[in-house]
Amino acid sequence: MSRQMVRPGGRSARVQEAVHTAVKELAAEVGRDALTVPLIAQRAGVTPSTVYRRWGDLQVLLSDVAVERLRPDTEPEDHGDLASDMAAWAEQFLDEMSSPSGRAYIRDALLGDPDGNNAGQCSTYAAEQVETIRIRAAERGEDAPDTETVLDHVVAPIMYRILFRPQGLSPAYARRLVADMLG
Amino acid sequence: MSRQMVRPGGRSARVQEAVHTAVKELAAEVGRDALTVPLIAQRAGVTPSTVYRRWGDLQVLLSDVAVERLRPDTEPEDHGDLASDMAAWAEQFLDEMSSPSGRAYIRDALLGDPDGNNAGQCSTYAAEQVETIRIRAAERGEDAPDTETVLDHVVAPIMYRILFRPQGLSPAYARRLVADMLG
DNA sequence: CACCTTAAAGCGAATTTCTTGCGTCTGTGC
DNA sequence: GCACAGACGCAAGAAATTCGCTTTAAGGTG
Repeated sequence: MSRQMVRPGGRSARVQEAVHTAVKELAAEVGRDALTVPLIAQRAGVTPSTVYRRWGDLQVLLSDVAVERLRPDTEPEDHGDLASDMAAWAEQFLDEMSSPSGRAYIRDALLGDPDGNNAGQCSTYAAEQVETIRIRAAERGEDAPDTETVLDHVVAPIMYRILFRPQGLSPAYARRLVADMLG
Repeated sequence: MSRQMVRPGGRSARVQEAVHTAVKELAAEVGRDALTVPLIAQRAGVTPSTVYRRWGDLQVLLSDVAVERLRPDTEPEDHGDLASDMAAWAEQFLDEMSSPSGRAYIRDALLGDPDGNNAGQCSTYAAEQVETIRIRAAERGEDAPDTETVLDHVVAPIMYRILFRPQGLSPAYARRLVADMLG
């Protein structure tokens, strides 16, 4: 997603699609750690050298796929007021991100990402979700903190703890962060 | 550092030392991306299989070395009051961590770290620095926030932005985080 | 619509890296 | 000292990555 915006409708696109699909299927079948470039290439019906040329190495490829998977698939739920929306969203965010698979995707996304584009995309996803909640709050006439403030006070602590202090994360922590920010 | 506390004075220790040194030297000479296990092993005067057996793969080894390098080498400076101490430390922390090499070390530390011990060690380093500042404040009779609070409000946002939003980090940002927390 | 240009994929050989089994050596504890 | 256990060296085999060259297909042009 981050580095091959070329010839959108052509063969390149089909190859990328096939390779990404192969990664997801094989990850489910044989496990994330058993993935290799030749294995993926075979499943995708492509030669290994194609993968090496396009992505450079396995980590970059996994990073691209991980970002796809970290894209939120639903809008934040509407609970009627800003505090509830934010608390519920933070709780769900923490829950998804701190799951074993979530943590693996985050690490993969960071891993093969020389210029930080993929990681940046993850942050953008979170910012978009927050924006949705803010707009909803504004329509109700509520006063909401900046998106940047939410990133600093809620998203950043959650991600920091997931990455650096895997112990002792609970839904209550997410709610407390939100409450502290809004209070 | 995280997985071989074996036979401290013996051959194991010498091998570990030699390999770590080789990694640092070669990283400086040929660049982080050109490192390979055989290359490192040769420089360290050991066989590649030794490295593979001890560390598993290159990423785990680089993770160990990165954690060593992320250990703070000095105590936080004393500026006479909590706010100044904290602001100066945060500024230096951001400066060191957001440099190209700092970011590379952080990523390496996270990378080859199956059980999260190395990443946890990074967090512990930061916590220790914060503790030093808090104790100093307490001796002056100042009221200081919890270490956990500092991690959430200062360290986490800085690390989040370094990892996920490499753009637009400035010393002022670190100072603002501290001011917001203490205010 | 046929032709040209060019980026990307295929292919296979050469190179490099990784894995593994087995024998040897070196600390450690008795 | 002496025996045990853990770690290393060595070497062979398997797997991966890289590289030069050829072929294919998309997109543009007359």
